[in-house]
Amino acid sequence: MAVSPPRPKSFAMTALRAFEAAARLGGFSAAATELGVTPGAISAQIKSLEAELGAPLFQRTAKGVVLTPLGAQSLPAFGQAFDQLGEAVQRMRDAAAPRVVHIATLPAIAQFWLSPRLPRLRAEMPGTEISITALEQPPNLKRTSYDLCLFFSDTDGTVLAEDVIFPVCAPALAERLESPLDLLTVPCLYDTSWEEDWGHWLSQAALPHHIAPRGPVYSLYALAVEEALNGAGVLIGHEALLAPYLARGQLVAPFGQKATLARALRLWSMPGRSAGSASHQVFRWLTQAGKALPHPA
Amino acid sequence: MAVSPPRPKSFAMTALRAFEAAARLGGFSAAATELGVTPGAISAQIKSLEAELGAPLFQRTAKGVVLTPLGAQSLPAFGQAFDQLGEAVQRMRDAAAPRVVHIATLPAIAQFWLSPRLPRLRAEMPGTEISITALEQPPNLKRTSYDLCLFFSDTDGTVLAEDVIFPVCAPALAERLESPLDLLTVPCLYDTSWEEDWGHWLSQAALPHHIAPRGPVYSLYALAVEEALNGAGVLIGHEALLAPYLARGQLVAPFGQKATLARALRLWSMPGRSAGSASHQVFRWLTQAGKALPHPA
DNA sequence: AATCTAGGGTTAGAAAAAGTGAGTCTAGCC
DNA sequence: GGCTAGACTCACTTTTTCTAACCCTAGATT
Repeated sequence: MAVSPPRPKSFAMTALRAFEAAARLGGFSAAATELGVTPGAISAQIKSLEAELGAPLFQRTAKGVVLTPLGAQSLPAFGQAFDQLGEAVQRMRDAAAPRVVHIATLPAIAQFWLSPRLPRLRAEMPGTEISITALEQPPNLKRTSYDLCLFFSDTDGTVLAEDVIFPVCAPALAERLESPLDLLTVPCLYDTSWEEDWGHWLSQAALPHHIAPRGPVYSLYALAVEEALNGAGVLIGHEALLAPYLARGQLVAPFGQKATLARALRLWSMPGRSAGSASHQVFRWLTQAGKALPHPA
Repeated sequence: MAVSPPRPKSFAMTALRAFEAAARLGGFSAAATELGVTPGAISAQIKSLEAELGAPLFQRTAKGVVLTPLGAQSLPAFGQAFDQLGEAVQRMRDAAAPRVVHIATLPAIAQFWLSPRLPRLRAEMPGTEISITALEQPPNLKRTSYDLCLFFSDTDGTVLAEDVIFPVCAPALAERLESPLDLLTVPCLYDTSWEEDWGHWLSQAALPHHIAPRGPVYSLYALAVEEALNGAGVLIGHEALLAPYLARGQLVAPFGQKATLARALRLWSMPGRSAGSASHQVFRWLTQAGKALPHPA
């Protein structure tokens, strides 16, 4: 009989993923970020899905999207299905390469907190390969292939260090600073993704908010630190990240006031990993030995 | 900090689907058939998956593939995940278009069994839209978007009719046929996908197998029927499909012997549909009223 | 009210992925 | 010893997906 198959493609996976992400996160932009594409791509995928389905899944408003009853009713099943798929992938990866641990973290944390501790970690866990990926946002562990997440967060995971912030600068520059009001006379460096830090510190130090220091912006914390070391200005420093510099005296805190933020440096993994797995071992090491400085001053 | 995202694509869906299908069906060719692509495509997908994973999932032999322990251990989780995904899609489709019923069936069944019954079905179920897709093989209902499957099968589903086969031909030609041995003197038509039918009938009619009629091959049963109606030869007929022609005398059975095959015309749906759904209603109609001929002779 | 901003939508064109098709290879089978 | 089934390779084509740069709308801001 041989009828040429009219492409019985059951359904476009990509479109389903886009729908699930958009529905779960409540917006196309958020979904685009999670999936690492542009919002336009999400929009197109969902449009094609709706066309195939013959019914809308989202109600578009100028200020975001809202799930239609159809969409809302479909979401949970897709969430579960993709969770299960992600878990299956994780398990497969784990079985294929049981001694490899993938850590996702902020670039700044990778460079200033993780990197100094890695030699000891590697020495104490020979045979385990540690791979580090720098990301701006904590990935969804259920959906991506990372074993551990190390980020500043309010809620998730185990606290490795509080986020204590205060201005820091090169010792030479510190001599010119007596009171926080002197901040108006020097450049105040800050990082784009931590723009609020100056505000937080001023608030907690009970200082007039209008000091609102302005200065060079850096898109990478490491660059800002480099500039601060060069004496180019005052940086809002995170104690957990800059402790070695402070211990060695390369950076100093010109003022006494320190602010502790609600968020903290936290480490988390996908629940349900076997206790003996390499990722679990790394988790334990980081939460215990990792808290200490690699080279106490 | 802004690190350009290094494509955090968690995993290629297509590759996972290919793996699951190949593992479940035990071969790349079978998987290719199910997914409607060529074996080469499956091979490439699985190769990329193995590369990403750093470990082989199949052990290739010249005579097919065998799952490695890693592959075998991963399969069940993927099977479940894809089942769940397929189910979610089904439910979504159902919610979006509750009055549409998709039936998958053989081209021959569609034309000779279903088509004559459709007018009455449509009349008795106004508001329900019936869509029919002709396929060579019964699709996996969990993975594709059909509501009902209507095929010849040994096991699945509810029997609508036995598969009774026997030679048929135009009345004029029948006059020249007295015994099955006369079959050697006329063209014997058959359909590629039912090549064994002549053999089955000869066996069950206790006739020497060597009569083994050879004749024109058709890739579509409808063409063979057309030719038989024109008196071009003897066709091995399926009673369930050709009943109207036999009733009207357009085709006759020149010999008495009939063979009943193990397989039967069966209808099945994905378990777990709500009893009131349109697909369930169609199922009931076909298994009850549908058994009767549309126009009893 | 005018402007700003966040979130979506649209489009053409570019890039990447997936698939095809023809030809090879190997091991078991008649 | 040829035949066949199943898998592989590689150059090429087709399809899908993505991006980039635009516009549009409604609430918030000034």
